[in-house]
Amino acid sequence: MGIKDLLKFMKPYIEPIHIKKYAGKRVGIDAYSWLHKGAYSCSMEICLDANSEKKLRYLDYFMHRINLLKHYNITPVVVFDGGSIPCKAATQYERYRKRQTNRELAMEKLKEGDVNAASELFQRAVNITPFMAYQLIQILRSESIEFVVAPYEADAQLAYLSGLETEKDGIAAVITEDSDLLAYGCQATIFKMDRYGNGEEIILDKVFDTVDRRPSFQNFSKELFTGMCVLAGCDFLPSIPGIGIVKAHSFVSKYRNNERVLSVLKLEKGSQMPEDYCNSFREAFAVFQYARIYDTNTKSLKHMKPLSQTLLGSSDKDLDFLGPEIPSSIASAIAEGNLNPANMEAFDRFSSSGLDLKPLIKDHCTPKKVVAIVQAKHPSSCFVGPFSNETRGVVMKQNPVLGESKYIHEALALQKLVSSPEVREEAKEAIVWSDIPVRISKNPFKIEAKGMAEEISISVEDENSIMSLEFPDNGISKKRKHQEINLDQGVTEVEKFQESVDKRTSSGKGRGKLNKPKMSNQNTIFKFFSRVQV
DNA sequence: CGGGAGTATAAAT
DNA sequence: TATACTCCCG
Repeated sequence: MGIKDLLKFMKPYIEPIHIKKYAGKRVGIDAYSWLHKGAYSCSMEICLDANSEKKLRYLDYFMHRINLLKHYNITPVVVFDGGSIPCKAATQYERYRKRQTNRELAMEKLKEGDVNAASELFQRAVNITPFMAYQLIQILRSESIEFVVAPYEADAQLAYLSGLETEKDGIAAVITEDSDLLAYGCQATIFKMDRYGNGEEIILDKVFDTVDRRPSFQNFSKELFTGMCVLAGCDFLPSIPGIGIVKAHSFVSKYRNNERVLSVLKLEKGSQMPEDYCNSFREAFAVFQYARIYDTNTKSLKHMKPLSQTLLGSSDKDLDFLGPEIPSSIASAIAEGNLNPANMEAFDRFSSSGLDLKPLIKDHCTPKKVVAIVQAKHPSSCFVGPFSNETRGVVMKQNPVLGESKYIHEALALQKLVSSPEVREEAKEAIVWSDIPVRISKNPFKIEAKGMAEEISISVEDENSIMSLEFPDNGISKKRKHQEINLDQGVTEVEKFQESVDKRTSSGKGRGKLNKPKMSNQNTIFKFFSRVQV
């Protein structure tokens, strides 16, 4: 993930820090890295889509860390990934494939009865779905934690925020596991933060200013550093065979200009160098500098930094590799967590949520859950329409089940946890909540228009149709989209945009039945990947 | 010999 | 998933 071997290479510049260093500051969080770590503890439940509540433990994990930051008077700003950009498709497909094979292996072990081996494999098969992110978003809203869904890469959004003044929505540091942030030029990045707040930090300016240290980055600019990262191999472009981080660094140090490095490389590696490497390099390099991000102030998309003169001359279409332009109303619906960036559907409509909750409710009906169900059946009290700012954040508070935030209790327990080592063991116990409230995401029943339920169950029963489950295609989703979305005004733009998305992605194919994605068609398959990572 | 690429194994939860 | 170890190439 990220830049190959970069963290290892940067070891001499890594400083152990404690998060309290950022007391009183705003700190950005790459939501994906915590979601993924949190999913570790319940990967089997997630993969099997079990009805157990253990499945939701990743949310506890996440909020535990949020509370850790709050405990140290840090303002967390959670950033989610949005859609994927074209040049990452190869990497994403690779990861998707690995997950699938691991999942298959896991199922085998499970049949053999080897649960341990199975769960180990399931850990490598977990995928963080937009719906899982959405569940977290609902909690963040109810806890008034700031968050934003990036239009494309969260890393780009985070790096952008780290470049803003602190008073102007900026963040002082970023917590992540992804070395890409360095390539994006993020000033302060914290890796490997543990549950006590200890982590490893890299300050980019220090890297450039330090003398007498190997590897040396003296007089490196951000651009040279990014160039080195791309050469070493990143998610957007694999490296030339025989080139790794060490050689990338030595080339960039020697020639001090990315274009010059490219020419030298062409001479030296001529045969092994892919035909289009230079152009691919320039694209990847440009993404790290000019990627499209969401600007909270103008509530629209913009580039990380103003386009260079050469790029300004390009047509809109030619700039699509930075992440295609999105109309502002859509961009803000995505950013605010109301629209699933993977399929452009309203989050609280279909998604897999209905599928998750229905069996859960049927199978275990505790009194508290019944209350939740009743709530769910009365949309007026827990309904969040797409694009409706007024109702945002109110949902959970109105819900008697969710009303008293368990995360407040958690915060108290945490206070104990971090205060003195002696009470840690004791506090750890307190932190395991005995009663996990049901998290109802709006009304799972509401969407059950006639005919849909059976179509849905078809996709559930088919073991191999994971993709159609997570990324419902055409037919059903569109039907609903029209029926629901018309309730709202400002919808025309949504529909228009959706239509253009449809055209682009499904090449205007029929919209009648639930189509199975075709593995042979690359364009078709890639659009099914929402956000992927191993 | 250095570095890259591939493989093993442990860690985290 | 990340780090360590090993092999092979220039």
